[in-house]
Amino acid sequence: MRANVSAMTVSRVLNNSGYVAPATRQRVEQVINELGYVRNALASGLLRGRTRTIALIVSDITNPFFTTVVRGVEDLAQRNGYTVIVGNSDESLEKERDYVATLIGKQIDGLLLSPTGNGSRSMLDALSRRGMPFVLIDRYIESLNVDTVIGDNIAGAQMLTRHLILLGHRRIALVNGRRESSANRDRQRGYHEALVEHGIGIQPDLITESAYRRDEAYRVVQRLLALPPDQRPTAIIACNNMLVIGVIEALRAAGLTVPQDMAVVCFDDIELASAIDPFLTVVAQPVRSFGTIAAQFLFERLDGDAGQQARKVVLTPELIVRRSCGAQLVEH
Amino acid sequence: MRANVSAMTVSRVLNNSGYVAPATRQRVEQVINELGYVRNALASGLLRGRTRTIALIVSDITNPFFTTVVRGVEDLAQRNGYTVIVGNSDESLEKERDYVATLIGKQIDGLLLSPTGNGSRSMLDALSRRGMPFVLIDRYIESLNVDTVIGDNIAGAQMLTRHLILLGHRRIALVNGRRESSANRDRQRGYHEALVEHGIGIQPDLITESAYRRDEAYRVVQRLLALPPDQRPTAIIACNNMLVIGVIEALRAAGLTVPQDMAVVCFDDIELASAIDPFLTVVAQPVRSFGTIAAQFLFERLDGDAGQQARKVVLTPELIVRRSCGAQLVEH
DNA sequence: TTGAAAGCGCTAACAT
DNA sequence: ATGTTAGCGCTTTCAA
Repeated sequence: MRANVSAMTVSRVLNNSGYVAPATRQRVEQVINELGYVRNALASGLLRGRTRTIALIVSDITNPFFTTVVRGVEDLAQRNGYTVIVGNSDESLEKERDYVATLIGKQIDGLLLSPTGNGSRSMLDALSRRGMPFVLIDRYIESLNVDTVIGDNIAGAQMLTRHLILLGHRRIALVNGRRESSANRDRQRGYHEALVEHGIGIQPDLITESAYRRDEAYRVVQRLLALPPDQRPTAIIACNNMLVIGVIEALRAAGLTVPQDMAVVCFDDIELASAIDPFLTVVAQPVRSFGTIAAQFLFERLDGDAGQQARKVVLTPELIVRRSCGAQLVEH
Repeated sequence: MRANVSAMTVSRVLNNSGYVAPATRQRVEQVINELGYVRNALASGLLRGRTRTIALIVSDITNPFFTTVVRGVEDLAQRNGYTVIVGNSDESLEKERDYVATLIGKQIDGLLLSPTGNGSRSMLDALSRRGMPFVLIDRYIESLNVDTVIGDNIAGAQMLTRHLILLGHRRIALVNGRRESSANRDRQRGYHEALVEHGIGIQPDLITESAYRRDEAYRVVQRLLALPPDQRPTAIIACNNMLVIGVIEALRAAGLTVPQDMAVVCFDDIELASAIDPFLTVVAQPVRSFGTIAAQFLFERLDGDAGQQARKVVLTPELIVRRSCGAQLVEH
């Protein structure tokens, strides 16, 4: 059955805009159903300059931290009628740049980004100049005044370090991630501050940088274990939930038991692992909120009710004490 | 600086098509760089009918299984110059439908989908009629002859069940997921077959269905534990890596130890948890390949070199024996 | 209450 | 080697 109406009328029906006679509307709707017609969003987007699509770039979609962020973003997007394009940067500035260029071409309405580091700055400046709204997640860029949602990494690192100090540890190693990430820099700073406040000198040998990868943390621990016994750490702080895996694997390979032979604590809970076996002492962050708050900020900007002021949210982490730190615990 | 060339010339430069004088090309490229010009992919896509965008719909982006699939897909997509839109269906047919409609509107070139169940059939038929290529991941649809990448769930369930039987277990409970998923139906079937082949009767009390959620598995286990002692299971097979969490939590809450008081095995390894503590006996699947093979199939179709024939891949799982099944193990 | 015209930015096809 | 024309499918604006 034909409907004999102009494209305009169909458009009005689809958008519930303007006047359409009830009878006409019904006829049009019927034909739409029969044909399974779906409006071409490219044409519509081309004309209106909005695509109802946002993008989220993280370093590794496999990391439970970012997975949770993605989930939060996707939920909120779905509820707001937006679609999410997800990308991995693998901590590579080049990949990040390429991605953003592609996304600009696709005319996304906004971007959520966990930037690879301060190198992302110029690209973000260019984004601003284009008027593309974006929100940074988990990492800030030095002196870049934009919407940002991060955790309090200094406080978090202090919590972990102090906790170990109070348990009697004095030689505490820090297995850090890439220094390009503000999160890691802040964690190292918190670690420093806690040591200093307890009058413990900083031992450069005990501060090691690896990448965001398990195998690098593994090798770093091997080096720590090769230190003379009196300089060897008695506790290790891993700067994220991927590094801690490498740390524990290396200790196991060396025949060491946690926490008897070495205390191990880290940033970011591994939710599933902890549910199976509540073992690791961690500083946990309200990760889902990273995603939902960031997305909320972005949608507010897209809807125009955000104001010019950049918003910075610093979420407070929580120390979860479990067996791996050697503390006496009441099993629950 | 202006360039004074027609849009056509710019287009030719961008697409490396047709003749452009080297000098002109250079001038154009320079202006492109100066302006940070990026081609509008909406306009281009509208005209050409291709967007170089695909979508991937899974039930929960938070599940490590799907996370790994996403990662595989994203990697391959990036390498092929495609962008990936990721969606959660939450096992809801309605959400799945809505998503697919949106994606059709956005003119995606193809779809990767872990369908909620046989209810997805009509929607997929409609997709075929539109000529939109798609590949099913992890679950097939009864008598729907399309590209599909799944694991051998019957064999996998047999492995787990036989293993427990050989360890002496006779009352083996199955905590199953939604029956809408072919994966779960096949797992139950493999479990049945293994029991029958060892002359063990099927006890309906020991076969329970929960959803894909931890808390439901938790309650299901509570019910199992409430059975009279002589009917209570001595081992539990959880049908996926989320359910097993609920199972273990319920056992711990009841003061039971794994595997002394109850053996526990499941489908799908939880990679990070297993790295920290190699505890769970599982049937592991080559998950990354689910994503990369499916994406490969899709890209072949998009490039036109696939042929009409639907391809079905059944990947072989692997039994990984660890402590939770009560078997004697050499610690490595 | 409905329709006609114009144009979003791009590129296939056809000049020149 | 470069430019002109037309149109992808939609919606804004103006007219009827």
